Amino acid sequence: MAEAKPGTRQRSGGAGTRERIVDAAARLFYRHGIGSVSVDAVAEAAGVTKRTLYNHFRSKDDLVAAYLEARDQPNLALFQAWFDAADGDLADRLRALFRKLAENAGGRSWKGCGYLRTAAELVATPGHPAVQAARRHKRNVEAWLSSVIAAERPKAEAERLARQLQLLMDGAFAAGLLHRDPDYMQAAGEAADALLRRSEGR
Amino acid sequence: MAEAKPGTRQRSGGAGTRERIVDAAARLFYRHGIGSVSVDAVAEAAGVTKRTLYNHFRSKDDLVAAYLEARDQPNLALFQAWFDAADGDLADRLRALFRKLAENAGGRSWKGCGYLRTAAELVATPGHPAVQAARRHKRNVEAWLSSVIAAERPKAEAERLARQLQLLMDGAFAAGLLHRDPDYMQAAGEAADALLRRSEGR
DNA sequence: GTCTATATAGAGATAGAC
DNA sequence: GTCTATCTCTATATAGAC
Repeated sequence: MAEAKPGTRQRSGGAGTRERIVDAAARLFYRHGIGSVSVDAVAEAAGVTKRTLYNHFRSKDDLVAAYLEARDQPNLALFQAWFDAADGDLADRLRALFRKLAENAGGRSWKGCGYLRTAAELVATPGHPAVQAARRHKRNVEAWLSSVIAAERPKAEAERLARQLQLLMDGAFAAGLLHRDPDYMQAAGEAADALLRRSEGR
Repeated sequence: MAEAKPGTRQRSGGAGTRERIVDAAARLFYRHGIGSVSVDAVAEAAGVTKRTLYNHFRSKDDLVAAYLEARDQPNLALFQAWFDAADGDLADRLRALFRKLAENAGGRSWKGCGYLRTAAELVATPGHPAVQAARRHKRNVEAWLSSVIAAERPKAEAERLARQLQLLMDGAFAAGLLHRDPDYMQAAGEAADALLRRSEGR
């Protein structure tokens, strides 16, 4: 599995066994980090035995990649929902996005960005499938930011601003985690606002 | 040492044994990450036995903290040297700092920011001495940035800009490492420039 | 597909001689 | 202070019964 050939069938005993495993992995890996969580712990949290887990995933590395891939679209959808629900002009709505991120960063279970943290932990293996999944996710976020900005600004400017906003976001993920302080995300929102409004006057 | 009590003496066999160990640890931990480097590997790279290493450091955790503490002042001095060597006004000189960082990020041995990466790896133990050392270093950098900006801007504005610039820097460390692309640091420099020059017009 | 039990390897840290 | 040898623990991954 994981890439079932046509003709192969996925006869999972419990429906959604794979999902349960990925969900448990996501919770534990995000909370404690990849290296600190054993496969045993994931299996126990998912309510399956280790042997079952290894029937669904070839290795822990595959499981880590599956965790990040599973979070890609939900994370993106959350950003979009926050943006869409906000009122005002483009800058106001992006400001709302950062405000939501800051609220999130204030929660007890917040531990920064799982993608950046995984990339940091796997620095010794840049080709790791989980690192590639992280790259894809960040590119998706940047492309989405670029698309919403491009609705009101020239394309080249939108791409530049999208990257700058993501740099602020990622910086706030990293610094906010280091200092355990959501004020960094707040400051990132202010900087994003300044960049957007300055750019307007050009 | 590291806070040797008065009266205590450190009769190290080879002069600078501790430094050799810390240097080897810094090289390996930065290159491969904390979890991927064993104490054996550090001892071998330093040319000492593991027993000698444990005579100088109580645990691997202590060694990691010593590595980050040892890099604090040299890193800061490097930033200052880059800034001091540049010509032009404040924005020009800060721009030069980002340009130097981008050059650095293009090198083969560049692996992002060791402080942020260590904090990401040690997310499960926020009170870890290495994490505290990382916080101190980042605060030192921000304070230094604030001081140079305050030479030409009001204090409150300088503090705000210093934090924004560091967010961009940290974001570029994280994204540049994930994508293995120094363009992110370049983009951070442009954003920093925009923030500084916008702020001027206020 | 799922279970119990285990192979195998590598880690951090220490014992005891010199 | 430094050495060799080793203890102990935990990890990933697998064997073989059902």
